[in-house]
Amino acid sequence: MSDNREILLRCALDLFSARGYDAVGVQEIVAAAGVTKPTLYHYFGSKRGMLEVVLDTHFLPFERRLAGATTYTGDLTLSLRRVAEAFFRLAQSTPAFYRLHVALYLSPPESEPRQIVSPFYARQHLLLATLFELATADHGNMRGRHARYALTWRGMVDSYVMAMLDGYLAYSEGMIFDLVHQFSHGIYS
Amino acid sequence: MSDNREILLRCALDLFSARGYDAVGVQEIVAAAGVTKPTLYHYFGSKRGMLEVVLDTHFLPFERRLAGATTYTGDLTLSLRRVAEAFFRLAQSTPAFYRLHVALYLSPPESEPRQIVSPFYARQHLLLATLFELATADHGNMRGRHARYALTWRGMVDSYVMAMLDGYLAYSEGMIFDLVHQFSHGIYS
DNA sequence: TACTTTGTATACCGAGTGGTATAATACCCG
DNA sequence: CGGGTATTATACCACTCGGTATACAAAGTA
Repeated sequence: MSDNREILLRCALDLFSARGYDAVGVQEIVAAAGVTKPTLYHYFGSKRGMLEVVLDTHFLPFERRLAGATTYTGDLTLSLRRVAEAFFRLAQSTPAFYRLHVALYLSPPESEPRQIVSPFYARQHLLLATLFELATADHGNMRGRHARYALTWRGMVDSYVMAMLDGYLAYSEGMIFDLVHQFSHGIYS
Repeated sequence: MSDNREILLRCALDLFSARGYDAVGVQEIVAAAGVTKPTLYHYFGSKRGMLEVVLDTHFLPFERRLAGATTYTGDLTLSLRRVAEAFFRLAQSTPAFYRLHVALYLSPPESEPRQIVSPFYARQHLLLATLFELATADHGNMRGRHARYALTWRGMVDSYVMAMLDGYLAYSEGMIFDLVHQFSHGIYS
C-alpha cells in the first residue's frame, strides 16, 4: 500500500502553499502525514524531489489541457476564453497548488524553488506565445508583440485568479468574459 | 559611526532578493557585511525587524511619490503614466528591492514575510483604487470596478517591470506609453 | 576624572535542519 | 513454505538556525 505517498504529497502541498517551501521542514511534513522521515525519503529522495513530484502531478495534466486550449482556430477571443477557463479550473480544483506555483515563480531567480518551476513556466509561456503569434495572421497590429502579450495575458489571468482566491472577486461565468474583454479592449469600453 | 547599519541593510536586501527571506540566515548576512551577529541584533532586534526596516527605507519614500502620482486631475491617462513612471523608477533605482517586494507579496498568506509587506500593499492599493474611483466621474462605464482596476493595473505594471528586470523588455520612454495604452484600450488597437 | 551610552566581538544556547545507517516488518512470487 | 522486495520505524549524524549573556572599547558628558 503506497497510500502514504499520496498522503505525503497532499500534506506537502498544503504546508508549502500555506507557509512557503523554505519555511517548512521535512520533519513537519512527515508529522502532518503521520509517518516518519525514511518514508518520505524512500518515495521522493529529497525535499527538492518532493517539490518536483508535487509540480509534476498537478502541472503535467494542466499543460495537456492548456495545449488544447491554445490551438488557434481563427477565433482569438475563443482561445483566450478557453485558456482562462483552464487556469480557473486549476485554481478551483486545487487552490493550494495555484497559490504555491505563483509564489514559486515569483520567488528569487537564484532560489532553488524558482529553478524547479522555471521549466514548467517556460513551456506554458511558449504555448501562449505561439497562440498570439499565430493570431497575428488575422490581427496585423499585434505583430512582434506575441511574447509581451503572452506575458501580460498570463499576468492578468493570475491577477484575476489570485483576487478570486483571496475573496476579492467572486467566480462566475461572466468573470471570464470580463477578463477577456478587459485584456482585449481595455478599461474604456 | 553607524556605517555598519547601512552596510547590513544593503547586504540583507541583496541576499533576500537573490535567494529569499527564509533561505538566507542571519549568519550569512553578517558575514557578507563583515560584522558579527550582535551588531545586527543591536540595530534591528531580530531578522524580522531587519526586513521591516528594509521595507520602510525603500517603500515609504516611494509611497510619497505614488501619492503624488495618484492625484486625479481629470486626465486618467496622465495619472496612469505618472503611476507607471513611479514604479519603473523604483525598479531602476533598486532592482533588488523590486524583486524582493514582489516575491514577498506573492508568498503564502500565512508566511511571516507576507504579513510584513501586506500593510504596504494595502496602502498602495488604496491609492490606486481611489484614483480609479475618482475617475468614474468622467468615465461612467468604470463604475463599481475601481478595486478590480487597481488590482489589474498593478498586476500589469508588475508584469512589465519584471519582464524588464529579467531582460525580456528594454526600457524606453515609449514603453510606458505602450503599457498605459494596452491597459486602456486592449490588444486590438 | 568618573559615569553612562553606544557599538562591537567572543563564545555560547537549545532547537531544528536535511539526510541516513540499520533493522524490522509485510508483502508478493516461486 | 521460503526468498526476495518494498515499505516503514528507531536512532542517529553533522550542521545550521535565530538569538543572547558577557565583556570590552570608544566616545560623549558631568
